[in-house]
This record gives sequence, structure tokens and C-alpha cells, in this order.
Amino acid sequence: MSHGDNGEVTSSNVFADEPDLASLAALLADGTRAAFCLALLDGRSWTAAELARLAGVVPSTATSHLNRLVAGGLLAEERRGRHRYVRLADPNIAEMIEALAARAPRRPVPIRSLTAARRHRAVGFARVCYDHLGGSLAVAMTDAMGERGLIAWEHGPVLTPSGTAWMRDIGITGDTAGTAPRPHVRTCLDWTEQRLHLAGAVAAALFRHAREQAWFVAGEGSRVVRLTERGRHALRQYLSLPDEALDTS
Amino acid sequence: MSHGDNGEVTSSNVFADEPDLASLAALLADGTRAAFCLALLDGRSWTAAELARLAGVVPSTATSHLNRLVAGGLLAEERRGRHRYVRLADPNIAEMIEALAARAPRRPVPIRSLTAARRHRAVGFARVCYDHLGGSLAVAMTDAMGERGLIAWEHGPVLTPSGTAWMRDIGITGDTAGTAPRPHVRTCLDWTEQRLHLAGAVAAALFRHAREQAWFVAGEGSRVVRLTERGRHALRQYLSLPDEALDTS
DNA sequence: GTGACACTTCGACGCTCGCCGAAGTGTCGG
DNA sequence: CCGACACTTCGGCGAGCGTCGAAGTGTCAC
Repeated sequence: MSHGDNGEVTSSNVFADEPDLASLAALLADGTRAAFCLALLDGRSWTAAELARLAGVVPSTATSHLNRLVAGGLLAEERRGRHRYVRLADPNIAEMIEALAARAPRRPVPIRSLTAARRHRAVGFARVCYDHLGGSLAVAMTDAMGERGLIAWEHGPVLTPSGTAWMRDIGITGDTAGTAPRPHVRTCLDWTEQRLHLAGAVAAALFRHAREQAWFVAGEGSRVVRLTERGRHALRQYLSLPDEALDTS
Repeated sequence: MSHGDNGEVTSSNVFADEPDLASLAALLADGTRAAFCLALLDGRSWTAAELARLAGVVPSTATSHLNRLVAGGLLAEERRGRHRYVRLADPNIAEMIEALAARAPRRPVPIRSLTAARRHRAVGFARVCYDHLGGSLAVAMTDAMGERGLIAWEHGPVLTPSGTAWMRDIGITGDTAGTAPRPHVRTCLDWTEQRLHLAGAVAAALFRHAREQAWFVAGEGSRVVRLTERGRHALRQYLSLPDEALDTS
């Protein structure tokens, strides 16, 4: 390797690294893979068979899609026994998918059954948005936090000092300082509401706490969470949320 | 339309609007269209022929790609005489493309000529990032603004009161309050530096001012801007930037 | 062991899509 | 008017890709 190919290197041994936008977009440009990624936005790990059934393809098709998504760095996998568990590789990827989904055109999907209608209402009310809360309840909480001065909107969202104290009062063991170079307070364009709700490390810590305290429990459908009576009480106490914000209706 | 199809509406006349992620991603999943969008990140309007030449396709091919991008809402077009000018539809779209590009894999592109090498250095130093500045200079400016307390990083980037005063001193006629629901201060992951630089309405206003004051002039290549002597002076004066940050090297 | 199960590999089919070239439309300059 | 030019439309070609089914590998439960 030391004698070179022609005895002399050409001038093209310098490279400019351009982003290969097309190959990344191609990973999401297929309906089946997009459905996988959208489902995985619930933050859970799914098995290959679960995803296949969701998207309506046979297992072998799912395998090839998962191979591509893992190779492309969008998904992380974990093999256990005869199962292959996959999840979104990191919050950064989830954020990127959200950024696309929020700007994507809407595709009307007919609702066939009564349980589907109920689930649709529940999804609009409170759902997992990877690691934080989404839906009309999340928008109401974000508004309330703004009104009470817990977050400020001077130039982008900020957690105010009283907001920091509020989190401590609730009992959130503030490791929201985090490790990764990740914004503490972000906003996320809510799909159903088309308004901003809170995201980022602070929102993730808040949501984690809320689930640990059983303010929310898993509902029907992978992304749905149900607000418990205990959660209603907490949101009334800590955010003075009105009753109409606390119900599906 | 009032008598219904079967005398009774079915339960599927209710629709849940799911985001059609795949169709949006498909627009960017082609190398030619991706090259178009990346080029348009310079914020200018391009003609169809310019884009075709850049991507190495014949005009008829460019037409069909542009049709799809315009129909998909990514590009806005303006017909004038026998020319078709296209640009990114709005800053929101630019932000989305940046979000993807920052996470896309890098594709090594050989640098063949000396002028290409010079342009490559210039791109890494100072370039247009749709409506604000990118490159190592932008990163240095962002760092300097942090050190001088003009922006704070308590929880996400914020323009501090002294930052607001600093902008006024420079002479920026602060309509950064803007009209669209757009974050005033954002960060943007720099392609070449892999570090954050300032974006959002504040950065756009700053960059617009800088070009009006001839701190920057257009360089060779569509996205390159060249720092003028006047600009060097201004950045020394307003941000105390050291000389090594002000040169291409 | 033996069967059930989750997943993988491979080959074949069919469709989509990007590409070009040739011909056509509209615009501008002289 | 007439040619040059920018762009568009259309037809046809070829490659890539998503799909499935059939057969194979590894794991778990009994």
C-alpha cells in the first residue's frame, strides 16, 4: 500500500463530504417502513412480527425492511431468544421523524368500528410522543405552564426559575441536565391539534415521572395513554387544569 | 347528495387523518430531487435549467422533478416570461430539509480541481444556510455570542436583554418579532463543523443586516459568501472575534 | 425428541419510477 | 417574421425495489 497505484497520488484524494439526503429519505419513502417508524414513535420496543402484522405484510418482507432500517441507523435492535426487538435508535431520530411527520400531508383513514372511533378520540386526547406526552391534553398542559409562568416564551421556550422549583416540588429528581447535547425545552408540533406542545428533556422527565406516579396508564392501542383519577387530581393540583381539559369528550 | 348511498351513512364516514410520511419522504428520496433541494438551501430562486445543469440531467427530466416538488408543497414557483423560477416554499421547509441533511450519512465526493478545493474551503468557512449563516465562522460567532452573554443557554438558546441591546446597537431594525409562529432563536446543526450555529428569526435578521452592510458578498459557488474587510472589522468590533476565526485557512 | 414458533434466506414476479430523445408550445430579440 | 431559447409533453426503455411463497435456521415448551 505504500508504493501507490501510479507512483503518484492524484489530486482527487481530497474529499468533500456531502450529506446523502436521498439515501436517508429513501428509508422513509416506503409505506411499510414509514408505518414501522410511526408505530415506533411510541417509544417501545416492538418485535418483527408485531410490526409485520401492523403493516399488513408477511414476516419475510418485514425482515428485509428492518434490515435496511437498522443498517441505515434509524433503528436499534436487540435479539433475545427467537425474538428480534427493534426500537428507534435514539431521541434524535425520533425528533427527525416527528419533524417530517408534522409537515407531511394527511391521509384520511376511514374509521370502521366503534372501538376504532373510541381509540381515535383517545389518541387525540393523550398519547405517547416517543418520550413525552402528545395530544390535546399535552397542549393544554403546555398552555397552563405558560400561563402560570413555569415556562416563558421570550425567545423560544424556557423553563423559568419558578418552573424549575415547580418540577422539584412535584418530585422530579432533576437529571434533566442530561448528558447528550439535547435541548432541555423544545416544542413539538402536535399532529392532531396543529399546535405546539412541550418536548425535549424536561418534557421527557415530566412524562416519565407522571407514568411512575400512575398519572397515566397504558390504554388500548400502542400509543394511547389513559389519564387516571390520580392523574386528574395531580393536574388539577399542580396546573389548575379545568375539567374540560381533563376529559376525552 | 342528501339521500345518501344506501339510505344510511356507514360508520366509516369518520376519518382519522394520519400523516403520510412516505409520500413526503419519497419527494426527497431521489438523488436528483435531493440535489435540487440542497442547492435551493442557498435561499435563492433558481431556474429549471440551472438546476438541471447542476444535477446533470436534461431539461425534460428536471421539469418532471420540479412538477412533483411543487405539487408536494416543497417548492414555490414563479413563471416569468420563458423562465420558471423555483425556490423553497418557506423557511419551515428549509428547516425540515436541514433536519434531515444534518442526520444523513456523508457521501465522499472527490475534489478534482484546484478551484474546487478552494471552493470547498470557502464553503466550510462561510456559507448561506437558507436565510442565515453557516460554516466555521457561524460557529465561532455563536460561541462568541455565548461568551459575551448575548445569548444564554439555560434551557435552549435565548437572546438575553444585553443581546437585544447588542442587536439594536448594530442597527438591526428589530422586526425579529416576526409574524409567523417561528422560533426567534434556534440552533442548526452545522454540516461541516458538526456543531451548533445560530438559526431562527434572530439569525436571519442578523444575516440580512450583515449582507446589507456588505460584511459579506457573494462568492464563487451558489452558497459561498465571502467575508469582506469591512465584515472582518465589524466582527472584531462587535464580537471580538480573534483573527484565526476570521480567515479561511 | 418433537412440534410450534419467530425469524431469515432466496428466487421470481410485477410494478414503479427515473431517464432520455424527439417533437411541440410559448417567449424574447432582432 | 424568424431564429434562438426555456421549458413541456409524450413514448419507450431499463433498473431498482417491494412483494410473496417456499424452504431453512435457531429457540422454546412440553
